[in-house]
Amino acid sequence: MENFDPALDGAFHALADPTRRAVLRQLLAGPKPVKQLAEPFAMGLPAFLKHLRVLEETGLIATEKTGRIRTCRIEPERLLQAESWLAEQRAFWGAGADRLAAYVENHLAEEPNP
Amino acid sequence: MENFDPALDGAFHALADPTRRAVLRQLLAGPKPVKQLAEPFAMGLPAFLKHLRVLEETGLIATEKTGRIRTCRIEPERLLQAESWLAEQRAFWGAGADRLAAYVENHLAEEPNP
DNA sequence: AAATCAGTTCACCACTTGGCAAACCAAATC
DNA sequence: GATTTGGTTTGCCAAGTGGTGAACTGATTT
Repeated sequence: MENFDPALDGAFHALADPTRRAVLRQLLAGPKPVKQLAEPFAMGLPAFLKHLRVLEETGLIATEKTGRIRTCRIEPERLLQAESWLAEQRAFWGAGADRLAAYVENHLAEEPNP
Repeated sequence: MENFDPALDGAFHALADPTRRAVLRQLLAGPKPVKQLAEPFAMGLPAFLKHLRVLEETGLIATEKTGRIRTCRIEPERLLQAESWLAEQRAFWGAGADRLAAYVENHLAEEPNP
C-alpha cells in the first residue's frame, strides 16, 4: 500500500541510468575503489562521482574511505525492496481471472519479443 | 550483459515516479479510462497525460481510443524485464562466497558457519 | 443546435540531471 | 620536501522533468 515510498522513488531513479546499473554489476564481484570502478566509462571523475553519490544516497551502495582511496560495496536491501515491489505487482496481475484471460487473449496469439 | 539497454532505462525511469507506480497499481485490477485513472491524483489532466505518455512510450501500458474515451491497460512484458534484471543481479551477489559472507557479517546477527 | 464531457495541444515556468573544466586537498611515493 | 595519485569541490551549461493555465477538438447528451 506504500505508493508514496521515497525509497522506491530513489531506487528506481538510480537504476534508470545505464552507468549506475553497470556500477552495480561491477560491485557484484566484490568491493572496489572509485578509480577502478570509473575506468570503463568515458567520463570524468566528477561526473562519475555524482553517479556514485546518487547510488549512495539511495542506499544502493555504501562507501568507506581509508587513507586516500574510497572503497564502494553493494548494499542489497534497496535492490531487494525494488524487486519485491515488482514481484508484488506481478502477483497481482496474475490474480484477477478476467485480467489473466485478457492477457492471454491479447498476447498469446502473437510472438512476444524477448 | 546488456548494460546499455534503453528499454531498461525507460522502465526504471517510469517506475521512479509514485504517480506512475500508482497508475500501474490501478491498472492491475483491469483496464480503465483516463479520467477514472486520473481521479485520485491532485493534478490537472495535462500533467497526468504526460505521465500516461511516459508509461505508454516505455511500453508499460497500452492505450486504445474508442469514441471519446481512451482506455488504458497494463502491458506486463516490460515489468517482467525489469524484475528479471533485478533477479539476475540478486543471483549474482548470491554467487560470490566472500560477498555472501560480507553480507551476512554486516546484516545478520547470526553465525554463518558452513 | 447547444451544452457538456473526455481528451488534447500549446506556451510557459521552476527545478533537476548529466556532463564538463579547473582549481583544490590530502595521502603516498620518490 | 617535491611530485604524483586519488578524490573532492566549485562553477557552469544544455537538456530533460513535472507541473500550471488557457485554448481547442471531437464525441455525446439534452
